[in-house]
Amino acid sequence: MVRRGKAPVHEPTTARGQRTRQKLLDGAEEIFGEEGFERASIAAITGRAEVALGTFYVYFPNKQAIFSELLIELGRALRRRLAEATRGLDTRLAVEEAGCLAFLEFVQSHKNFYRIVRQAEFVDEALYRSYYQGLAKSYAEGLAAAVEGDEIADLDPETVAYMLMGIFDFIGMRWVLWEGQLPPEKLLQDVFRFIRGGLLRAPEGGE
Amino acid sequence: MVRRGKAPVHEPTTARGQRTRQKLLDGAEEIFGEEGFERASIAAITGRAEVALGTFYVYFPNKQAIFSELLIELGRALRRRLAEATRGLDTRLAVEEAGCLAFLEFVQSHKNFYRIVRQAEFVDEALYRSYYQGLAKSYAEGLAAAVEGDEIADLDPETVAYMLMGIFDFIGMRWVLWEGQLPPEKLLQDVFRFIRGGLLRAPEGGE
DNA sequence: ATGAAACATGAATCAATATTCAAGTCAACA
DNA sequence: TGTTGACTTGAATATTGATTCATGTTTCAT
Repeated sequence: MVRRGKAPVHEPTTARGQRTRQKLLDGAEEIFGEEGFERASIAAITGRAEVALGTFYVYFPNKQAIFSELLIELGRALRRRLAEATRGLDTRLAVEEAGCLAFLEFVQSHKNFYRIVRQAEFVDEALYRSYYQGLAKSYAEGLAAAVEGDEIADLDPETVAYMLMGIFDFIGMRWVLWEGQLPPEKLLQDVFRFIRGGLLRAPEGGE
Repeated sequence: MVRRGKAPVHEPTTARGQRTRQKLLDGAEEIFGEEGFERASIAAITGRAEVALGTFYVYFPNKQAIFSELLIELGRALRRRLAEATRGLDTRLAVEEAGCLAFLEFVQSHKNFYRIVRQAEFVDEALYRSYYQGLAKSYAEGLAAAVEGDEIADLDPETVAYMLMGIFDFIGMRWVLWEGQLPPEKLLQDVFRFIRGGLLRAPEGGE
């Protein structure tokens, strides 16, 4: 059987290859963050990674592939960080507060995070959704347990998960992304107070 | 003085021109929503608008200009709708609930709304920020008045504004954008309960 | 009715860049 | 040390699409 052009490798086997691949991922994170997916050129990515243009296609079949991998990795890293930051805490409110702070700090150390996640809506919509759905799912599980234990009000856990993600997302945008810093302590306390009020048994009637 | 090429018009003076320009804006809203800014071609926009390619440049100097104008118009339309939906309501919580619903309905009738706003971060960052800053400002004014009147808890109004925008944004994404429908009544009530709890005087201490 | 201004047209220009590929270089092991 | 597979290189290809422009067509004030 005639082999028309060797199948591209895409997975490095040697340490050198590993290193090069990682340099490409790092470069891509920066360039995608700075320019956005469409305006980021492969040449810019390989330039940042200090490898030749053609090297890119040794490790990734195309531009979208490296983007998707980046999103998956960032999602994994975020979840790992959140799990770590909330492990062992015994009240749900403590989990929320630690999680919020960990999220904001994570964003601060991955400045390109927001921009990559948001670009994802246009680059790989399915992956974009599963990024949020995955976060929401594990989030909702924790909340459901807290509802079960009567620790917080009996609200739909998935809905609460999306509301909390929305809050964190926007607070992160306002402060970390726009100001380059965490929100001042005073405001962070206001965020916690708001969330506390929302999660605890809420008043039933109108105002 | 030699005039090298007439200055492009960009503002129609006749009714025909008005119509054509509007067709371009409508087509652009659809195409930008479907494809995203970068992948949206001028040819696709003029195709959707049923005018010739060159006509585009009679009314807009370039691709970014029509995008920016679209964002400004959508922002205006949203604010108008929100003002209308909340006019005359006398409690802040009633305003929040009516506003939330109006927002979700607005998004539903402008399916491309989210995608255009989010693209904006990459297309025209300054405008993107001022879109949210403008919304947050008028939002915060209303909240500040409610704090003043002791109607809601004494939280930083701007922070609350961003939190509420975040909630609405994510609930809108989850339901209107992903499911194509408003959230079921039950969940909407949970959203309102959460917000009510957050806005009313919140407990001070830990859990 | 008529000429100028406004508007409409779409082929041609021109730059950008994703992807391919043929020709090397490197590292390790036989 | 020679061979091999893994890795690297960057010029060449091929497509896409924004923008221009020279040429029509329509509108409307006179």
